[in-house]
Amino acid sequence: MLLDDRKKRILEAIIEEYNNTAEPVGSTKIANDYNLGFSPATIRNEMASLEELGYLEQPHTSAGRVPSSKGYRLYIDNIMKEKNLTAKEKAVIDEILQNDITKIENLIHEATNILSRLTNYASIAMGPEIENCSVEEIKLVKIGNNRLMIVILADNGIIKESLVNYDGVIPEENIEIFNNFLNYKLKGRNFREIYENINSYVENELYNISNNIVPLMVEINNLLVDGNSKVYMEGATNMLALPELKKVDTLKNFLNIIETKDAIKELMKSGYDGNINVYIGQETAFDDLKDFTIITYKQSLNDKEVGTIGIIGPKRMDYKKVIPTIKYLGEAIQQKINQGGKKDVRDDGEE
Amino acid sequence: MLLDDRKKRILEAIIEEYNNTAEPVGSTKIANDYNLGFSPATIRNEMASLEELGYLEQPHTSAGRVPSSKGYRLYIDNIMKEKNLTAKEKAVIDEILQNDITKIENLIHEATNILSRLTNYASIAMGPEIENCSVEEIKLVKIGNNRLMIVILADNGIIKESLVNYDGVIPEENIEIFNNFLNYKLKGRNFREIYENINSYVENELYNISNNIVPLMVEINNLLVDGNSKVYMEGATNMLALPELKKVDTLKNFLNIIETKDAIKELMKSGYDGNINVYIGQETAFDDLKDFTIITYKQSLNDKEVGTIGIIGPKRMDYKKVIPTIKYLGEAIQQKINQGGKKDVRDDGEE
DNA sequence: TTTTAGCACTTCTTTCGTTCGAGTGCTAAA
DNA sequence: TTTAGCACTCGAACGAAAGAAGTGCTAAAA
Repeated sequence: MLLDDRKKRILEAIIEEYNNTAEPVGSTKIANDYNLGFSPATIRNEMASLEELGYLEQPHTSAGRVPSSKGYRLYIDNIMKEKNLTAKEKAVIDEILQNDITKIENLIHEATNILSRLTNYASIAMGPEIENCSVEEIKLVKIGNNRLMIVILADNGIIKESLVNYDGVIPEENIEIFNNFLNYKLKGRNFREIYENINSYVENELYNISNNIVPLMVEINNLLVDGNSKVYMEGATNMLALPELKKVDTLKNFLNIIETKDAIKELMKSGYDGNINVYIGQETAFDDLKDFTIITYKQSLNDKEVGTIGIIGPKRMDYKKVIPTIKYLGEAIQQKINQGGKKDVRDDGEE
Repeated sequence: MLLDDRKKRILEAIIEEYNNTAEPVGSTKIANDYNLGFSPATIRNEMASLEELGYLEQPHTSAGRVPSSKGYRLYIDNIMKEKNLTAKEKAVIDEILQNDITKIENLIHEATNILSRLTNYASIAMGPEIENCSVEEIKLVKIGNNRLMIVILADNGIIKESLVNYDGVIPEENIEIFNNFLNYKLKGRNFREIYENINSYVENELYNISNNIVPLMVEINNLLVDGNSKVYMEGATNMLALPELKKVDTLKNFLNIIETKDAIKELMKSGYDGNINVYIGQETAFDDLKDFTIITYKQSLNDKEVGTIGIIGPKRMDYKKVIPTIKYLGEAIQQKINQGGKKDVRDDGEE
């Protein structure tokens, strides 16, 4: 259903006014400050009509109007003009990403940091689901005399590493044997597949060399599922300053959201790669989220998901600024991921 | 200045009552519920006296009394009996720590997780200051075809690792040369010393082999200071439910504390190793902390600090439970650290 | 001498009615 | 079709009054 131009302009004015004040917006305010060329009475009529259509809401009879989720949706899709970042803002982001961050997880973690500072909302990030990871290479490295570092490189560029302690000194030959064995057994396999069949991979063959293989395999298994689609959040306390959280109910909802993170996880899993996904209030099925908006950006490498970044903020958000910000950051990070993950010509068959 | 027994018992009762209710405590309540064998009038006299001595405070004339920082201090040092953890509670902690966590940082990070869940306050942790780390071993590992992982093992057991991307394929010989060179130059040196003199370590000699050594050294330098005495915090939102944070001022102070973390950092640096350190409200010079208590436990390995764990909560805290909890966890973690730092005796896996 | 009952006093909290202001919807005129 | 005018609604702000909690002091009891 399309709105005529006048209604759109009024809706836009209301949303912008509401963004600034967080108070219900009255007809006179719009008539005076947004010179649309109509009297308060006319605007009043239009507002009544916009409410009828579901784009506005009224807290009580004698109050002004507040944009509904549907109103914001229309605003985002049809009305607002995105405000590109200034050269300066871009420079800030670029500068931060300049520090050679090569591990995808660190990159994504850094993103939450940037996002919460840039938007002043809570930023969220999620690592890849293990279904999306397969072993590309596994490496054992002797650290000191009695520790082994396990490094697993996944085909989507994710790197996981961990340590195991050993009893006594580890003979170099054993490391190489283990190394070869592990690569032979695990290379190319999906993380989840390995996790579920770990026992079948270690058979008698290896026990003979050393039963130290057991704690090693246990740790590898931990490593595979470690942080599986775990949600990180930063800057949640930014949110506390928001007027919307003055209402006890809304605050409780928010605390609920960040405590369980289920809703966030689910939304982050859905959505399209390499694109902004915006979920406004009741657009999701989660009741706790009814006063909040979640915006996400999925990162991938060679068509494999590696993680998702985003923010959670109040529905009342400066979308025309926030969306381009996340877009820019998402793309910048995507570029860094691609850079680090570029597979160029393999030279020798080392392994 | 010692208090007579009756005053102590009254102070104890007041503190315990206040812990439960978060409301100023009146004489009648104490007389009725804590059968000390005195009438409200007598208790009233004693309360006036305890206030005179600085152990209690009165919000206003017609209100009950509230324990002061000095009151809590006396309570902790002289009055309360620590309540040991139940076997069950210990089992929970042991169980969580059972998962072979070998990296000290992960261990400390895991501790914050446990602490915030166990205490329902905000838990804090700080990594080691780089002054306390010296290079024990440095290792370069080729990952895939064009990435190098740098692993640095410090003498206090801290392990840091990072990745650098390379243009083109890295010849194996170069890695070995770099490796030897780095160990030769850096082994035994203090992190800070290296950080400040990095340029003098890389001279012409290495450029000739490959100028790829430059990004490598840059990354090593980043790695050395990465997370230097950085404060981690978890469960800050637990605190929001507290009645003390209903007061806007107190909330602001708290937000200030977690935003800057300066006060926390300073307190965590002071204090004794392997021991509980308790800082109650005005006992610190930080005005923002006047309504909060910070409890810390410093971890070390071979007399070298490796980090500090702790909590921040309201002054009104169930000290006789919280203190043993942190103590137990601190000691458990210390044990794991010592274990990892020496040799882990482990015969074989169970599964 | 110590303890306690009794009571006047202080201060905060709650409640309730009133006023005030913001903003609406409707009607009738422009 | 737009707008001025106006009665109406409802929450917010204010202030007075009542009520609750708890004190400190005095004088009697133990």
